[in-house]
Amino acid sequence: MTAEVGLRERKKAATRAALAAAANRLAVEQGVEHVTVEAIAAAADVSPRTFHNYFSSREEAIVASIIDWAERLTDEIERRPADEPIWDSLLAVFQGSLDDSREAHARMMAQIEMVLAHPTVIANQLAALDTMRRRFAEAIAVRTGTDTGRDLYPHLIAGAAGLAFKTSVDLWASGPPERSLHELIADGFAQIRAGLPQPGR
Amino acid sequence: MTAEVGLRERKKAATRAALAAAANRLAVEQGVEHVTVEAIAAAADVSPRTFHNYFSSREEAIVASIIDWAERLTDEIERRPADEPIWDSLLAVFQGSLDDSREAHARMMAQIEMVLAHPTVIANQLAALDTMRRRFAEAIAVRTGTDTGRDLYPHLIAGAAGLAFKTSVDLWASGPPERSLHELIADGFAQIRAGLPQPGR
DNA sequence: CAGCAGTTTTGCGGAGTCTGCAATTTTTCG
DNA sequence: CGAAAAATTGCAGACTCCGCAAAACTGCTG
Repeated sequence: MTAEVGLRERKKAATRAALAAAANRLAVEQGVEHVTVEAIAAAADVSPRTFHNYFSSREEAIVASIIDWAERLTDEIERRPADEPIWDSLLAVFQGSLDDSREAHARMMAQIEMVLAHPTVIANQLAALDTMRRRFAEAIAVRTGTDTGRDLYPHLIAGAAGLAFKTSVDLWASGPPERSLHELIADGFAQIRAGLPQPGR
Repeated sequence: MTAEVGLRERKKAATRAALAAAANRLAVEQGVEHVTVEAIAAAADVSPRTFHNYFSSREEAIVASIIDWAERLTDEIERRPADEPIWDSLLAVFQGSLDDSREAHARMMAQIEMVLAHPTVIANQLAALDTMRRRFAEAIAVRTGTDTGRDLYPHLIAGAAGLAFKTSVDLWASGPPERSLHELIADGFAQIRAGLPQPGR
């Protein structure tokens, strides 16, 4: 699959990646309001007009890397042993996507702050996460023999996993982290698997 | 609570509501691309500049009614008996918000089609649903004695309920409805309460 | 390797969004 | 009423986004 990537395709992908990377980097480093299409295009060495051939808005470019991330994670889900419970696969893949190094954390925090400070970016991030969720649902449907056009199940699983992940990240980033992100995610997954019982005590 | 609504406040609210209603109506009736700020402002009898005192984008106005809906549902949750299990409260409130009449269904479908056809509107709808989720989490935290700044629980409950709801609506709207929306939502809630077990078909 | 067909890049023009600012009008309240 | 506070409006300006058509580039074929 994804065979036959000619030079042409590769160049297009490279241009797109360069634009996305430039947009994201500029947004984090200089603040979203200072990121004009002109600046992004200049950083990626193309004309402003070309930018709009790849992305339909500044915000879309800023959050585009989320889609790549979704792609990678979906691939990983598909590569998990077929007899592994889907829930275990998801937890493993999500946790595996986290980098515990200090710099990774710093980068993550900067990223989150940048997004949270700008409603238009939040909206686009949610949209990107939503297409990610849809891909997940497809992969899960294949794995569990369900049908995304008929069953709630694959959508609920994908959504619940995404919910546990996003909720954990948000809580983790919102204050002095009392617990590690790994712990929070495991906890979130556990609560959902238990049917979200009324909290003891 | 929400006491002391002077004339001023009421007029502001009315203007906002008029703008939101006009934006949404025009979007559904004439297609999003034909809805200019000028047209919305004209329909609400204010100047285009005033529109931007209330909403920071066209899309925000189009989906603004979701926020009102969130407000109403949150109030209803708070009014449920304090000893009712939170999950029962949520199911009751969500199902109670549905209108089963034929016209309501038609309106809902038109609305959904309008949104799905326009990525920028999708993004803003998701953002609106996200602020709705946050309000829910607050109300749930109060009801269950948890802390939104410390516990995953209220966020997970609010998110899971929203997920069951949105997933049901999306599935219901995506094809010939084999099951009623009420049924789908009840099913979604039940699956989540059961911890989303692998489907034994 | 010349040439061609398909694709991508680019510039330009134009409609529209969105914001800051300052003037004007409206509302509230003593 | 008369001042203070708040909301509306017009205007100017920067920027976004898209359609269109010309120019540049790529991969292939004879």
